[in-house]
Amino acid sequence: MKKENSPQETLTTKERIFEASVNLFSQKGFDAVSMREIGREVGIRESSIYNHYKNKDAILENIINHLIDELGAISFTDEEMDALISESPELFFETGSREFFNGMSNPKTEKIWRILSIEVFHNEKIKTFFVNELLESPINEWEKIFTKMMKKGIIKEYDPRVLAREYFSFALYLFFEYFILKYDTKYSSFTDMAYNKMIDHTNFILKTVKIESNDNSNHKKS
Amino acid sequence: MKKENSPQETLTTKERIFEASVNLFSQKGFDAVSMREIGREVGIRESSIYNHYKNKDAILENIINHLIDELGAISFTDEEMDALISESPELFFETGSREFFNGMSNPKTEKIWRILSIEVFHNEKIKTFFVNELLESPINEWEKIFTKMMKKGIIKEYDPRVLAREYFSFALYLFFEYFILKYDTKYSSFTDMAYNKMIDHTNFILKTVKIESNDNSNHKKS
DNA sequence: GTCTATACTCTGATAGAC
DNA sequence: GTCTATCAGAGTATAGAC
Repeated sequence: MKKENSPQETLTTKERIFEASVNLFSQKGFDAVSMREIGREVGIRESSIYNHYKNKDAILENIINHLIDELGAISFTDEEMDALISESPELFFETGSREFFNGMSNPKTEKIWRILSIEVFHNEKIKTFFVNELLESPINEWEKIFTKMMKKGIIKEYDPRVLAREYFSFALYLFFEYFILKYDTKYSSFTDMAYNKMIDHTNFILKTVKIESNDNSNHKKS
Repeated sequence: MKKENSPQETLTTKERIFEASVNLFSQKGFDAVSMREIGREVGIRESSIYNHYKNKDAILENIINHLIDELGAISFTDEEMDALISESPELFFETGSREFFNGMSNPKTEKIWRILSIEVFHNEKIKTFFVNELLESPINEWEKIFTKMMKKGIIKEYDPRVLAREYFSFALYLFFEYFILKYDTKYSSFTDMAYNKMIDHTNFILKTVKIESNDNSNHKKS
C-alpha cells in the first residue's frame, strides 16, 4: 500500500515525522519527547509539524493505527487451522508461535510495541488495545483450539480455559520481560530473546497433555 | 518501627505528604502529579513540601524504599523450606503462593506496586528493582527448590531452570495482568483476581511433574 | 514550618510573513 | 510548507517574611 523501500530522501515530510517520532517515543516515551525535539530530528521547526499533524496526540494515534493495520493483515482461516491441527500438534504450535513472533519482530514493529508498552498507563486507547489483543482474544482463541484438539483425541481432557491460560500466559510473560524490562539490553530482537524459551514451554505443555501415538521419542536430552 | 494505627490527624506533615503522594501517583502516575497538587491534597502550599523532601524525586525514592523495607521483612529460612518440601509439595506451593501474594496484597502495598509499574520505564532504579525482585531472584530460587524436590524424589527429572520459568512466569503474568492492564477495574485486590488462577496453575504443573505416591486422588471435577 | 512572591524553564500550540 | 515570533500554562525550585 505504501512505498517501503524508497531511500530516506524520498520520504514525505509527514513520513519523516512519523519515523522520527517512532524512534524518539520508543527510546524516551511519549511525554518525554517534545515537538521541538521531533522537529529537530526531522530538520524543521516544531510549528511546521502542525501542517502535517493536528497535534502531538495525532502522531501517536497514527502510530497505533499503523500497528493495528499491520496486525490485521496476518491471520489464519479456520480451515487452515483445522488442517494444521490434524496434521501435527507440534507443527501447529510451531506455526502459532511463529505467527505471534512475526507480529512483533521486525525492528519498526518492535519499536511501536515498545511505545505502546510505555504508554499503556497513560492512554486509554492503548490499554484497551492491549487488553483485547494480548489478553482476551488470544486466550479465547486458544481455548477454542484446545477444545478442538480434545475432540480430535490429540490431547487429554482438561479444562480448556485453564489450558489456554497455561499456554498463552507464557507468551505474555516473554512479552513483558522483553518490552518492559529487558528492552535496550543484550538482546537484538524479541525473537532472539524469546523463541527458544517458547519452544521449551510448548514441549512442557505437550508433555502433560499430549496423547502419545505409538511413537515414544519423548526423552530427548541436549 | 513506625506507628501505623494512629488516626489521620496525628500523622506528621511528612507522613501526610507520603500518603497523599502514594495515592496520587498510583492514580495518575508520577509525572502527571504536580507539587501543587500534592500540596493541595495535604493542605499546604507546594513550596512547603520542600521543607520535608528535597525534591519530587525524593518522595518517589522514599516510596520505593518503603516497599523494599517491607519486602525485606518477609522471607523463609532454608530449614523452614526444607521441612515444608518434605512434608508435602502441595503445601509448599500453597505457602509459596501465599508469601508472594502477601507481598503485594494490602491496599497500600498494592498502590506502591502500581506506582512502580507505571514508572518502570522512566526510572532506572525501579527497573533494576523489578528485574531483580520479579524476574531473576525468584526464578533462581525456584530453580533451587525444584532441584531439591528432584533429589528428594518428589518430582520427576526435568530441566529445573525450565521448570522454574514454567512455574514463576505464571505469577508474573498475573502480576502484569493486574497491575498494568486491569488495575482499577472489577477486582478489589490482586489476591481477589489472581489467587484461584494460581491454584489452577500449580495443579497443572504438579500434574506433569509430581511423582504420585500410592494415592490417586487427582481427578477432581467441580 | 508555612506562607507569599517570584524566578526560571519547558511545554504544546497559534498567527502571520514569506 | 516552512519560517519567526509569541503565547498561555504548567512544571520545579528558591528567598525571605512571619
